Amino acid sequence: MKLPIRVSEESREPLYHQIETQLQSLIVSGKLPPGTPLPSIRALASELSCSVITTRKAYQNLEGRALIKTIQGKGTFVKEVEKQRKEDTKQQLIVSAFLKAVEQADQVGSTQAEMKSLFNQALLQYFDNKINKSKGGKEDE
Amino acid sequence: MKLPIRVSEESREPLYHQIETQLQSLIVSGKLPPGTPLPSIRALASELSCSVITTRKAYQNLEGRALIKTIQGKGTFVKEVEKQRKEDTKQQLIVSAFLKAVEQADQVGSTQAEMKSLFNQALLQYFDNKINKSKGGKEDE
Amino acid sequence: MKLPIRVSEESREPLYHQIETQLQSLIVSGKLPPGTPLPSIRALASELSCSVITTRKAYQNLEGRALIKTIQGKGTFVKEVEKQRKEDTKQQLIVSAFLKAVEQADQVGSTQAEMKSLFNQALLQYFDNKINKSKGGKEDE
Amino acid sequence: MKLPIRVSEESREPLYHQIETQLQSLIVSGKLPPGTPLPSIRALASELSCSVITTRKAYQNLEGRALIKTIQGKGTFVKEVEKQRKEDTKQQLIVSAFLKAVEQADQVGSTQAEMKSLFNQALLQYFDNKINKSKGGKEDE
DNA sequence: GTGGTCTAGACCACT
DNA sequence: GTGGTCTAGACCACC
Repeated sequence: MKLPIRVSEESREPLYHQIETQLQSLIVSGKLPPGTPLPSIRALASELSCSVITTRKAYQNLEGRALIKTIQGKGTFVKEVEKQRKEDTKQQLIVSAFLKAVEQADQVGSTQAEMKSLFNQALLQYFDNKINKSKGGKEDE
Repeated sequence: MKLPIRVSEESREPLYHQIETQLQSLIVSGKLPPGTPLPSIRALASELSCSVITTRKAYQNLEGRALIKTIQGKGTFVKEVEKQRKEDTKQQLIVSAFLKAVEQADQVGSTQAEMKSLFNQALLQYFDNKINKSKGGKEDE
Repeated sequence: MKLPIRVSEESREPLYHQIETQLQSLIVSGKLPPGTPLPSIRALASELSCSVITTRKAYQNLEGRALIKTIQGKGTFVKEVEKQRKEDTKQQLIVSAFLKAVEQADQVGSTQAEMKSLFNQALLQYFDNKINKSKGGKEDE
Repeated sequence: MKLPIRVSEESREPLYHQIETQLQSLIVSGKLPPGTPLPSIRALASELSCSVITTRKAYQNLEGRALIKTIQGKGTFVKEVEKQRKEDTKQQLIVSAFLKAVEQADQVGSTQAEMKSLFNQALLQYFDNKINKSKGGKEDE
């Protein structure tokens, strides 16, 4: 199965971290249900044209956080996780993302009212953009 | 003049980048009006107990983005920037921070309604925290 | 691959700038096509017997002008640039060099006719000199 | 007398050098004939709003090259220079400016034919620009 | 191996 | 005093 993962060499974020967070999102959002087999580190590496070291690091980190499980000779699988824990992780990810953004806004002297307005603006912009992309069909390749 | 800049050695964010973004915030928020002389790279370095090279890199990057101007033998100054451009930069910084957060939320399968609710939650949390800190007097530890 | 770069310690021009402009010339002239891996900052530093910091600064400035791309852990590469943009940059470099010279000539009260004549003189002198050097074999000392 | 000297803080060229070369141009071009009194270092400094140290350095360098002469208690004057020497200096300045430009052009792989064409282009551009400026009256202040 | 950050000095050029 | 350049190391993160 081909994972919907996109990495960018341009980004300052390390490759392994891009993979890691995207996989995490897929898991806690339920898009990859427990038991789902993940591609082998070699397969994923070739798909993303990166080094196996990189994919292995991503898998290792996820395994360390008990989100996936590697079974010798069989492969790597999404681990059984309590629904509640998934919900919590999800919410925590979102809130901390928002907190970071709010902090940034506060630093440049934005008021709460402004933030609310700009947040709605960002929301609209994001989903508009998303819809347009899907309407246009595949915009990539 | 002493700048309200705080750096953390713990953070994974490079020192020079911490300085850079904080200075940028001070400038676009208008807290440092055009023409304001910034502390010399040496003074700032000793104040933050870091190397001159580090402060210099921060200043240099800001100069590259036309926010400050350094003159050999004279010092470094906040550049004259149109008020409009400052507003734009500010707003752009905030919206892009929010966009990033929204993208993250979307990736884990959050709905717009959920995002709004969690955003308000983050907002409250942030400002509550801020008020408590300032009430307590010591904002450190 | 060994780059045809020569630096002079005598020159008042900063080392990193000598490297920078020579690399730029090699890139916009097409001698280093897009994708070409540049020597690592350490390799180049040892080749030119200068500090790593110096080569890094040159690379960094070129990256800032979108001529090269550096990727953590992989190396530094000539960026994909439109042929047109390369042509433009090249021509712009030349014209601005000539403009500067013409301005200088005008300031000392030279007429257009004089300038044309002296320009041709300079042209001859330059290429004569160049040919003699290459004929002689040793172009140093 | 007010000298037609313009300095720019933005330029990477040192202030004292900007003053020095502009004065030199005025002298060898004959716009400041021998015996002309120059403004005092203090007057010039205040006119250009720079430090007296800066203007003194410019005057000292010119005196070192025997283009001006300072007489204690009387002031600074353009020195008597042989017409021939002025001509030579002038020509030398121009040719070396052109040589530098040609070298730059050669480095980016320009042919002699191209250079000639681009030189003419630069010439036209420069004088067009100059005429337009003077037609428009004072474009400054 | 690669680049990224940082230190603690140094010397020079400019104002 | 200021900034500009540079050295010769160091340690870390990434591939």
